[in-house]
Amino acid sequence: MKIATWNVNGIKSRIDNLCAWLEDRQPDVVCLQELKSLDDNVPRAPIERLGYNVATHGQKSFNGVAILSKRPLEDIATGLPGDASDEQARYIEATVSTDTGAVRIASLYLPNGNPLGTQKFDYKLDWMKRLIARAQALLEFEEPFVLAGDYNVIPMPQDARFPENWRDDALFQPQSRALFRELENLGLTDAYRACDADGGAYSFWDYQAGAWQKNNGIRIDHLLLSPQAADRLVGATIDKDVRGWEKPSDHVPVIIELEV
DNA sequence: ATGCCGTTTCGTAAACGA
Repeated sequence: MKIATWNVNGIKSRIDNLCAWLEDRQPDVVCLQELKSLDDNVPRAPIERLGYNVATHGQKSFNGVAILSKRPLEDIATGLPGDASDEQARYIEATVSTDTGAVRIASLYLPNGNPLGTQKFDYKLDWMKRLIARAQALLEFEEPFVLAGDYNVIPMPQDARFPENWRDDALFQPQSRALFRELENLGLTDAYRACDADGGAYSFWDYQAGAWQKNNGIRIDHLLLSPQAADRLVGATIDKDVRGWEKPSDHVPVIIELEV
C-alpha cells in the first residue's frame, strides 16, 4: 500500500496538479493539508473520477485537511482531541482495510508557531502535546497506524540546507524538536529517515528568494509509524520533481510503501 | 529586511504561511 502526504497549499489552486499527480503515481492513500477551503468548496468530482474516496475537514481560507483513498474510508473522525475550544481544522483520521488487515491513518497539519514569544508558539506546543496524547491512545490498540502530515518541525540540522537560518524560527526551536522526539520516543518511526538516514533530503522550498533553485529546503513533512506499521515498511521517497512543475505547491509529496 | 512569493477573502490591501 502506497501512502502519501502532501501539503497542497490550496486545493482549488492545486486541483489540476493534484489530479495529474494521482493519475501518474497511483497512490492508495493520500493525506492532504492546507486545503484552504470549506468542505463544500473542495473540488471532489475530479478526484472521485480517478477512483478515490474523499474525506475532508475543511475551513475557510486557512488550514483544512483531507484523506483520499482508493479503498473505503471507515470510522472517519475529525479534530484532534484534547481541546474542545480549538476550532482550527488540522486533523482527520480514518481506517483503511485491506485483505490482510487494517491501517488507521491520520492527516495532520501541525501549527507553524511563528513568531516566537506569541500565543501562536504556545498553540503549537500545546497542539504537539495533544498529538502525543492521541498517539499514546492509538498505541494501546497495538495495531498499524500512520500519522502523516505537515509537522512544521525540522527534526535535525541535516533536515535543513542552511540550519543556521532557522535558529530563531518556530520550526527549529529546541522545544519543537524535543516534542517531536518525545513522539518518536513513544515508539514511533520517522518512515523517511528510516529509509534514508543521510540527511539532505527536503520536502519544502519557500516560494521566495529562489529557494528551490538554490535547493534551500527543509524536511518538515513526515509519516510517523506505529511499531506494527514500521514492521511493514518497505520504502520511502520524496517526490521532489513535483516542486519543479508549473504552479507548484511549496511542499512536495512524501510517499511510503507498506506491505499491507 | 516591514523585503522577496503565493493563496485566500463579503477583496482590490491584508492576513497568513515557513
